[in-house]
Amino acid sequence: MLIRLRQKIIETTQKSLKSFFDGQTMPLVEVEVPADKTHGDFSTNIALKSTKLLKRPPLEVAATFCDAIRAGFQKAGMNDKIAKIEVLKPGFINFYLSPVSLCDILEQTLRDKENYGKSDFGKSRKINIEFVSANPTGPLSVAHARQAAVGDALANIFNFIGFSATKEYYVNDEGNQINILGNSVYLRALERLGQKEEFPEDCYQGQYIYEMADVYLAGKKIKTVQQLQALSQEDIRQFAVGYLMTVIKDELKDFGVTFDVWSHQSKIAGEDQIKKTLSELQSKRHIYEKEGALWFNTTQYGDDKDRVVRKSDGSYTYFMPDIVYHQDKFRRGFEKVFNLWGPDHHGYIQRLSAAIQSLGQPKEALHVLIVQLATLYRDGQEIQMSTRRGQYITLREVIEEVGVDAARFFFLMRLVEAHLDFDLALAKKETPENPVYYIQYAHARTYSVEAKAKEVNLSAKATGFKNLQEAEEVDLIKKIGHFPMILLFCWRQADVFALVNYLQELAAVFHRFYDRQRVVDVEKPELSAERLALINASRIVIANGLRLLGVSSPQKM
RNA sequence: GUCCCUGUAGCUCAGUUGGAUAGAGCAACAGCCUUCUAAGCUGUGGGCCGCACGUUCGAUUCGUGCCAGGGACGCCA
Repeated sequence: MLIRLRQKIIETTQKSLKSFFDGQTMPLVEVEVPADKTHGDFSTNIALKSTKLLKRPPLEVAATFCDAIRAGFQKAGMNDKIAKIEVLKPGFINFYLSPVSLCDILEQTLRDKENYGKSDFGKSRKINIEFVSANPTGPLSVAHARQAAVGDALANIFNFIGFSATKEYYVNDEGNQINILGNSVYLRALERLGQKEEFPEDCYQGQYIYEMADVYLAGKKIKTVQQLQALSQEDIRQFAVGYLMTVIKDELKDFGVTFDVWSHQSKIAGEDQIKKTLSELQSKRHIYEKEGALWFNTTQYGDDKDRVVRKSDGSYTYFMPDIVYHQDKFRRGFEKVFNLWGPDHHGYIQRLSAAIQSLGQPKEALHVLIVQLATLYRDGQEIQMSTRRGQYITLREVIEEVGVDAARFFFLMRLVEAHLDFDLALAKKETPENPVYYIQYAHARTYSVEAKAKEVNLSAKATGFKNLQEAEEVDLIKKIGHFPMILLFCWRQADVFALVNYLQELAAVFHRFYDRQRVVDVEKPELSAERLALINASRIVIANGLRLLGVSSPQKM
């Protein structure tokens, strides 16, 4: 509702002021929501931006503009939606919502319910979000956990505002890492059968390798070293990948994260496809030979140096199948592709960007989000981690320690590219220090009010609100009205942080309302009915927001 | 050495793409439950927005240069 109104304000303002700029190009009319509510509900800086062009002081321009805008709004029949337009200090023109607009917000929220905030903004455009994509060489770590929380929430939001978002996991089931994995399991299996070999430094050291070896031996009914040696390395590799992918899928599922597509390197970027893409690049003159290797001239697209795609020994670098994989994504019809990577892949962005551009995609078609690491703390003490030694906190441990809700919320509490401190002890605490509960508590409170109202036979209205004029009520309605705009902002920022922040603010406004205004009052049934509607609307927005984040909305706490 | 990110209250961080008196949570202090859940609410204190120039009506935001911290830079994946 506010999105449309804002658009209308922009258009009408533009039309009203056109005559002042005869011939010259008018600056773009921007209408934003001021941070300070004493500056109105919407605000434009058009007068400030025009002072230079019109060669008159800002306040004078603003006053003239303001008159013209008032006349324009009258003509457009917007006076019932906007109660007041005024000029403030340096030259801002501020718009104030009318009671009719506030009523509209509430009615729409109550009407749309779980669809409130939903829009067709994305026009069903196909986008892809690839995240986690951890190599199947061990359980997921906290780094993956944050990516999972972010990727899932982003996809939820994008789908809600009308995109057709596909959540995708790329399984690296080939290459060196997988060979090492296979070898690790093989060596542990030998050890179990009594033949202890030296276990190389670069093999996976974790305890889970033993468990896999046991499962493998039992599954194949292997009793002797000879029987084990008769089986191929390929067989053990396939087992290991399959086993760990099941582990990973289970972990993600318990975290509330599911994927639409699981892509496998072995299927998408096999020898044939690689050759095809390579020759396509060659025909476009992106590939040259030097010192026996094949190089991609990625510098042409801004990379620091050219990159090898095929080594002098004839094998491919990791880059090559990745090119094929991304070509495959675009062939499947995605207009925009998001990749969530850890900070260690930062240097890889330019390279991949060059690759997709060389294959005919615009630069903006690939959006890499670097998801910064989370440092875990327990009571203020940093928890040291080492992936190599297999000493790290897994996703599973985090879930078990603090629960899914707190974990997902904490991972989203900072900008994606900002470093995150995650105190496990704090996330577990049921105290005001913990922001998850603050929001969930607001949601639970709406149910207790409703229950109380039921006891005295009071119920909510659905339309025609006239009595909600207290400051706490007006603030809450406006906050509710902002929800759809916040979701669009998340898209623009490619981040979910704005929604997290918004829900905390909404909860704060709700708690203040709850504290200062009594809802259920048998002496004032009409007012109670309207306030109950406001309670319902608050619940709808909190629930919708938390659902998009993947956090539950308890009815009781 | 080259490139990228970060630098805002005691701590952890926001700051709506250049706007109005720079905000929130935590921590500290002082208050509020015979009334819908006190996991809540109210109030107080706390700032060289790393530093210096520049761009303009206007800079925490953009540019350049320094300072400090972190990270990435392989015919690895």
